Amino acid sequence: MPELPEVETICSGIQPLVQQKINQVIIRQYQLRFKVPSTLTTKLKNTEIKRINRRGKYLLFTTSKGTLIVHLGMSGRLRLHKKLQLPTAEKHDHMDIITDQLALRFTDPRRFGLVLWTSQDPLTHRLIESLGVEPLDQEFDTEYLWQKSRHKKIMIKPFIMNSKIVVGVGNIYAAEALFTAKIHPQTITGNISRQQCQNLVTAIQQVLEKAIACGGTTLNDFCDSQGTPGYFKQELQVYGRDKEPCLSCKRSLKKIILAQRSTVFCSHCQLME
DNA sequence: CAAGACTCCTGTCAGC
DNA sequence: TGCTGACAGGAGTCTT
Repeated sequence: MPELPEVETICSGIQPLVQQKINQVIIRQYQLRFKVPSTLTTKLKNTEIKRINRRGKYLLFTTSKGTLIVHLGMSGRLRLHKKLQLPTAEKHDHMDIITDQLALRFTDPRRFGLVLWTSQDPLTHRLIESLGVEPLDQEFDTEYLWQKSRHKKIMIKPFIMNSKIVVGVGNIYAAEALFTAKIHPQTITGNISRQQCQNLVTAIQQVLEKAIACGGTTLNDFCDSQGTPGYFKQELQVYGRDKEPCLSCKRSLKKIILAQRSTVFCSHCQLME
């Protein structure tokens, strides 16, 4: 499941498409998170990709006519192939974007991803404009989190997963960061101390940077035909380790459900205040 | 307005 | 072995 580090990695990996002209677009499945615009093929054809960048977990492909917005959702993948080596499309290969020499294939079994088009500045698109700060930007600091957290009555874990506050902190990294910062996931956000804000900011950045350094690999990386587990998986302290010993105190980790998300933590090391 | 529930979808895996 | 059902999860949208 692509989290921010993986999207970042993908974004770097597909840069060879920049300055390439799109010759052909094939859409096989329009029913994604939102319906793929029926005019997309026409819009993209014969345009040059000027820039590919990331905002949160959204990938933005800027062309001369507008911007293609792609989100990978849960199970989405983007693979870059040499045009002549593009494999025959399989069941969940929903879109191909083909240039002179390259082919970008979007695959998404669970179809939580999205492919949209905007002719406006993409940063003003309704899905993008309301996004919070980038976790690795300077803007995301103790003061920011402190201000945003005041008077909030929700629990800290769903709070840091809220993309209107800070983007890119998914379920895995939220659990990991809270463990690192020694904060109980059920702590009421408004009760978090300034020191805890600082610890949490540091922990989030540390966890994300480490994951990026691992190539953004997370779980079940089925890119790897060997079935080798993702590199970062070995770094996980709590996520997916329900009932296993805490790596710090050896006590058994607990799992609870918060905001419909499984949450593993150490009730001894992670305190409410 | 804020908080929480619901929803989309399919692969995987536990249990019978 | 095969079937059934639970589960996982990003994030927009609906409900309270």
